[in-house]
Amino acid sequence: MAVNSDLMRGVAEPVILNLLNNKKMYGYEIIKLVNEKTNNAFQWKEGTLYPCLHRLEAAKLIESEWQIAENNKPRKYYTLTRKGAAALVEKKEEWAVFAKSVNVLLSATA
Amino acid sequence: MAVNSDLMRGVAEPVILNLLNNKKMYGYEIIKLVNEKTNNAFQWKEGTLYPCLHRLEAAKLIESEWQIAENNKPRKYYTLTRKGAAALVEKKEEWAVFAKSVNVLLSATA
DNA sequence: ATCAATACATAGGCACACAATGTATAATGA
DNA sequence: TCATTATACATTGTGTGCCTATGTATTGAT
Repeated sequence: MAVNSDLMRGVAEPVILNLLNNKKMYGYEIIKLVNEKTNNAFQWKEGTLYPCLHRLEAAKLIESEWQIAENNKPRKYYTLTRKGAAALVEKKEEWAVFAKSVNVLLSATA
Repeated sequence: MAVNSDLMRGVAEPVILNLLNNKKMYGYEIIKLVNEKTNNAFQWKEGTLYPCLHRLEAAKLIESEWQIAENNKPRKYYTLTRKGAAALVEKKEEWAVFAKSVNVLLSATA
């Protein structure tokens, strides 16, 4: 089941930060992983991800570095900055508050 | 803690439908209730709610009826239509899928 | 030789949340 | 008395992020 794109607003940033908190990754890899992990509930495309990566880099929450992969293709690997790690903590907390609120409002006795 | 407005996208509709599924309500009442139930994590204003109510009514998911309240003020009460009840079920399921996906992606081992 | 997959990128459009503003009445209170 | 707050409706304009579409280029498979 693919999720309404309106809901997607605002979640790309914390998701990307969290993935990069585990290991360095490149854009295309992030797209594939996210779609797979959500069983295609998320269907990220390049037009979703790359602008978001560029925003995060401009905000100094992530950093990039070109590398030549085993398959001889150039990849731009991203890593989390210290500032990004701090932002991640905040955004996770924000998500928790948000999700809890929605769950309350969607409960039967709301 | 007030939540980033980007996250708010797309949740107003299911929330309103769910509230009206319990009882008929008027706009101002919905605003106050939502803000209170979320401890002001949500800070809905008129500019958020009324356009959304009008959209939902145009889509025939809710219906309205003017009434004069005890305090002598005219209020527009909204009720859920059968179509709205069906939409609510779908939107709740969509939220569940979405929230689960985000939780997976924000988990430590994502 | 052609197509699919990999891997980057940008441009344009759209739709929703928000801020700001407006109207009107009732109640509170200084 | 007169100002302010709360109630209750509504609209307009702006911004931002997601999506679609498109583009370039290379590698590997058929």
